[in-house]
Amino acid sequence: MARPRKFDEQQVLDTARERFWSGGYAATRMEDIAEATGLGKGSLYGAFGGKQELFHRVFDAYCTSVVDAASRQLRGTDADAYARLSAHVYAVAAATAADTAHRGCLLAKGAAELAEHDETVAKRARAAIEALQALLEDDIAACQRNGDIAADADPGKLAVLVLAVLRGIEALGKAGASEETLTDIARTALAVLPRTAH
Amino acid sequence: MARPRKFDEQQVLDTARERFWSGGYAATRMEDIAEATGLGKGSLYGAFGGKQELFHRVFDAYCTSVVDAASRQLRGTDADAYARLSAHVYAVAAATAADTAHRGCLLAKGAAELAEHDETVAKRARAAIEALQALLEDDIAACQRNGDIAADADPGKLAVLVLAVLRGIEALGKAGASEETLTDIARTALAVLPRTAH
DNA sequence: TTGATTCTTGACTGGTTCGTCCATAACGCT
DNA sequence: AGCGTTATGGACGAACCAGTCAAGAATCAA
Repeated sequence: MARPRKFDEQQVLDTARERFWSGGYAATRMEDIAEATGLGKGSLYGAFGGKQELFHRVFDAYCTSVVDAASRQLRGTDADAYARLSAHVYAVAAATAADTAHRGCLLAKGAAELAEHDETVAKRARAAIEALQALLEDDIAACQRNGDIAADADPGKLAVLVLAVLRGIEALGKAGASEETLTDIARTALAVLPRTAH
Repeated sequence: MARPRKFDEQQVLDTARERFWSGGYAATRMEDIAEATGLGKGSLYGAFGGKQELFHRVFDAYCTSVVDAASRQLRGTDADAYARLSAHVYAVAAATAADTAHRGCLLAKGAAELAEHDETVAKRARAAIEALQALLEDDIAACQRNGDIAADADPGKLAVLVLAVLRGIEALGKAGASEETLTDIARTALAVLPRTAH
C-alpha cells in the first residue's frame, strides 16, 4: 500500500547507541546520527519521534542486552554455579579493561547523566539493576545448594555485595584503573566470599 | 588602584558546583550560573575564563574535598584503624542513601560525562581515585599491624576491593537502591574481610 | 580632584541544534 | 496505469547558547 522503509530500524538503533555511548546524550546531535546512518532528519524524526524517545529506545535495548548477557552467563545447573559466578566476575573485569576508550557502561553513563531528570531512564536503570541482582542471588543460592558457598550466609546480601563490586569495577575502569587492578579486584572479591570447607 | 571585585570567588565556585552537579556539564548554561550568583556574564568570563575552565576549577576543588574528607575519616592510630575503616564504609553508604536527589558523586558524574574527551578531567579523577586507594591501603595496613585484619592478606588488594565496593555503593545508590540495601552492602563487605581470630 | 586600572553589566554576535515542513519518490492494491 | 499511503531528504524556522564588547562604575594613588 505504502512506500516501505529503506533502512533497518535495528541498524539505526545500533548506530545511535554508538553515538550516545561515545558522546553522552546532550553532546550527541541528531544530525550526527542522521549522517552516521545516512538517513535524513525527516526520516529519523518520522521513525523515532525525537531525540529523547530515540535515546529511550536505545537505552532500553542496551539494558535488555546487559541483563540478557548476564543471564546467559549465570543461569545453569547447581553443579556449575560457582564456576559461572567466578567466570562472570572475571568477564566483567576483562570487559571493563578491554574498553580502552573508557566509555564505561552505557547503563551507568546514561543513568549518571539523565536519571535525575528523566524518570523513564531512572526506572529502566533500576529495573536492570534489580534483574542483575536477582540473577546473582539465584546463582549464589545455587552455589549454596551445591556446597560451594557457606549455607548460613544470606544469598541476597552476598548478591548485592557482588553487584556493588561489579559496578565498582566498572567505575574504577572508567577512572583509568589497569587491567591488573581490575582482575585483582575480581580475584580478591571471589576469595573473600565465605566458602564451604570441602 | 583598580576597582575591586564585588563577589566572593569561593561562593561563585560553590554555586557553580551545585549547578554542574545537578545538571551535568553540557546541560548547565553559563547564564544559569550567572543568574544563580547574581553576576553578569562578563564578570564570570573575566574571572574564570570560560565554561570549561570554570568546570575544571569546580571539579578540582570537589576532588580535593572528597579526598580530604576521606583522609580525615581514615587517618589515625593503629588501635582505631579498624573502627575508622568501618565508620568510613558506613558513612559512604549513609551519605549515598541521604542523597535523595540521586545526584551521586560529582567525581563519578563528571568523569562519566567528560573523562573520555577531556584529559584534564580524566587525570584529576584518576589522581583522586589513587589517593583514596592509598588512604584505604594505609588504614588496612594499620588494621593488620593492630591484629584486626589477617596479616597474610595483601593490603593493596583489599584496599582496591574496598574502593570498588564504595564506588559500587555510590553507583547503586544513584540507580535507586534503598538505604537498607546500601547499609547491607557496607555490613556484608566488612563482614567478609579476612579478620584475625582474637 | 584627576587619572589609571580593573570590575560590572547586559546587549549583541555568530554559530549551533532541535524539530518541522513540503515537494518528491516508492510501493502495492485495484 | 492510477491512486492512496507512507517514506525521504534537505531546506527552513525558531530557540538557544558560549563568548565578546563597549560604556560606565568603583577604587586608590598622587
